[in-house]
Amino acid sequence: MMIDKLSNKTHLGRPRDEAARAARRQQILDGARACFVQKGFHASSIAMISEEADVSVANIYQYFETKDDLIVALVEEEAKNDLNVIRLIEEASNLRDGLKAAASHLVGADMQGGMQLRLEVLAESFRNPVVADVVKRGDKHVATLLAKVLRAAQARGEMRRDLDPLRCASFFSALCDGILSHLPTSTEPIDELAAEALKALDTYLGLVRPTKRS
Amino acid sequence: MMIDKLSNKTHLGRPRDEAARAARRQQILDGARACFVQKGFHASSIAMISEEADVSVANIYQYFETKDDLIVALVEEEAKNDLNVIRLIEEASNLRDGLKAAASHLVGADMQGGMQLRLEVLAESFRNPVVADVVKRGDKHVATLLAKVLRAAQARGEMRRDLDPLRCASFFSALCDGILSHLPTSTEPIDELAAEALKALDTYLGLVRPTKRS
Amino acid sequence: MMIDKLSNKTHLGRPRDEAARAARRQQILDGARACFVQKGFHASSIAMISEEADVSVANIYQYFETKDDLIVALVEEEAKNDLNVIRLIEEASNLRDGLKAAASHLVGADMQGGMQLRLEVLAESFRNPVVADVVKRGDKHVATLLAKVLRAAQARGEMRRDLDPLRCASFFSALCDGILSHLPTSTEPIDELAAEALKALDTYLGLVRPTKRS
Amino acid sequence: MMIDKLSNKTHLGRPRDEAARAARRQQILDGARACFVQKGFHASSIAMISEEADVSVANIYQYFETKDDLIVALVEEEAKNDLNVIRLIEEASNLRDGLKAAASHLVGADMQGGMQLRLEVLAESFRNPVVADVVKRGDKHVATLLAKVLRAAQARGEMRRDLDPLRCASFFSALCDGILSHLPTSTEPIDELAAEALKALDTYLGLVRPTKRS
DNA sequence: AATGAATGAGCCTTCATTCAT
DNA sequence: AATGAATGAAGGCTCATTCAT
Repeated sequence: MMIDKLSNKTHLGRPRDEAARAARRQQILDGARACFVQKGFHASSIAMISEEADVSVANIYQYFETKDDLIVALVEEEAKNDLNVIRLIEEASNLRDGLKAAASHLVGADMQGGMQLRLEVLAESFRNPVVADVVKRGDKHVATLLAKVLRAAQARGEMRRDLDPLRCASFFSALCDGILSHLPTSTEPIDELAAEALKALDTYLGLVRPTKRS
Repeated sequence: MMIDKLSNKTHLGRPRDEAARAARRQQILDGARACFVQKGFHASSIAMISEEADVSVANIYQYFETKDDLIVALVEEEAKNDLNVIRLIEEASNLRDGLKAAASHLVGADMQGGMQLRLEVLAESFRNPVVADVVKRGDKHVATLLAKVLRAAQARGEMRRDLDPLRCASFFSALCDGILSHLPTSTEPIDELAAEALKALDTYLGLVRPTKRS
Repeated sequence: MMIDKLSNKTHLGRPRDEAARAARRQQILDGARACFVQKGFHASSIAMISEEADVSVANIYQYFETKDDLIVALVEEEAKNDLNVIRLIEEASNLRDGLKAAASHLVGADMQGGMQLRLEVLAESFRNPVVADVVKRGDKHVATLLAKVLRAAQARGEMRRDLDPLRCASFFSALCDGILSHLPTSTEPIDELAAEALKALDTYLGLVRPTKRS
Repeated sequence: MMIDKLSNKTHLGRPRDEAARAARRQQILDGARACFVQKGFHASSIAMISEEADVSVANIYQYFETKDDLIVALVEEEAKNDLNVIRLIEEASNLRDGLKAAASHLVGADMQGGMQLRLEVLAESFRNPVVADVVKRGDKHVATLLAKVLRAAQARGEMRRDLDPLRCASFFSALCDGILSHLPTSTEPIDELAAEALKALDTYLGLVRPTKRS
């Protein structure tokens, strides 16, 4: 539709600078994220976002039709971030080290904002079906990728073969969210909680200790 | 502080009808919960709550000084609900069955609202330190109780002895929140996710199958 | 519904002062009229009205749910004003003098605002069916009353008997609106236009000159 | 002034493509009319007009300095449309048939939009003196033309000679506006109202039935 | 000449809260 | 204790308009 519009009008007038547009869009999204992390979706006003993003209020509405659209766009973007964790696991020499690396990455201090936002998103998916859908799609993608890694580990004999990789992946994702969601309230230090989770995964997945040879 | 206020305005020391007051308070809290479950904290207005609770707006302010106070009060109340789950585990004949019962209770359809609210609370605790504190205290209480149950299971030889019960309890709580938080977005059916979690706990806790003999 | 609400709650708390409410409502309507006369419906903002009525913006919304409701309420009120003209005709000793009196009343300087508003209302009825309905009802009422007067005049032999009184009444109403709508643009002085209209009505209705005897 | 502006920015004296400019201007005016008919002047936004006219918002401002100017321009254009009615009267074989033809033309279904706009214009002329002036001029022109026709009718003996043609013309115009303004609210069918008006004009103007002989 | 991009001011409405009864 | 009445501030969004291209 957007392309049609361009090709229709035989291109009179000022041409659209798509790069600049994308940059602006990102600028707004970044401001929005900053606000949403601090205050959540519904306590962040468009005015606040406009200030944080250093953009006029009206300008935001040239990039996002409504505040809800802005939220959805951010949720969509957020989904992509999760892929990094998968890569960490993937790139490790074995599954066990991969999970360990993932754990310490997720627990890293800079993740606090990320998790704050993630929680906001999960809470929102309980009421906003559009958001739920986006999250669903994103999570499915992540789970699929992780499942592939798990399957490989199974093939290499690093992991029990009687477990369904996709289901394990989903479980892993839930486990991460669960632990991180307790960040500000847990009495146990969060990294020890993560360690405990790793222990559980060890036995659950039947992970083998990487021997000297491998 | 609240007592001071009362004694200022009334005959000093005169006992108010505390029962009626408590009932009203509860009525308001119930209305608030209904709203918060549907819309979250910040998208629920006092007017909406007053309607849901069938109480005038102004009346709410005679029981809660600000909206934030109302939120905190609700969070406090919510903490107590979690104790039911512990009781389920406690009352089972063995830990394994207890966990199973807890799982199927948490996954029960009527829990959806509860989890919606729980997520809202967790998200809020990222920003509101007062809320965080209340949750912390509540979770600690729950964890302590669960730890006691676990310790008993250890004593009965149903569970590995080299695990720290309190840490296990915290981990269990996080695990529950993690799985339930995926309720509206999980591609895997939530009960299968729970089943997977039980499997993990089985191996992790070293739970023994309750044979006829043992 | 409003009555139900009152009778339901066994009247706790502050009782509703209906008189004060009606006064406030009128105060708002008066402010609204002043604005609408000056700027029309859609160029008058609620803020302007609140200022003109010396009332806070939010307070207006305790008396009218939306701006459109306020408009409709004003249109409804306006319908009642037209009845005065009918009374003038009715109270005259004969139809001819009555019409003359009506004409000079309508042309009176203080009518300018009234007609300005009337035009706004007519314009609005082209788009807003609710407004159209209210106007229809109001105009019908006026026409019915005027028709009765005309019928009496027919009975007294002051007016042609072969004319349908109701249709004449509607025609008269249209005629008035037509002439008054030209108030700010007519090159002919408005009272001479009115005189011309009276002449036309004279011949059309077959009005008899009031003889010395009657 | 407009010419000055052009000559500033372009080669002095260079003739712009006036035809194209006029076409664009008309395109905008047509879009504006469509909007104004639907929503009125003040509820129609430049954005809406630009969409309706299939023109960019900014482009509108190269043809009309402000929205008010656009309104005035449209009012000016609208004045010309009324001339068609005069022609109908003029071209009829006698005044009576001419008026009948005019009536049925005005009542025609496609006139609804026209009257909607006319009302908007009349309402606006109560507040905007510039608009009032334009309407005045336009109406005067129409009245003058109609007066000429009436004078001819008087000369032909079809109409009373003691009536001032110009005043009759103004009266006729008001009558038309009055009846049409009741289009959406009249309980009487509008064509019967028009018939009644014709009857009145018959007696008022002393129109003779066109017999075979005369 | 025409379009894209941008904005301050303003729109209607609702907010959390207070005061009077 | 409980309700009705009131309000300043803020909410999301759109406005008419300007500037850059």
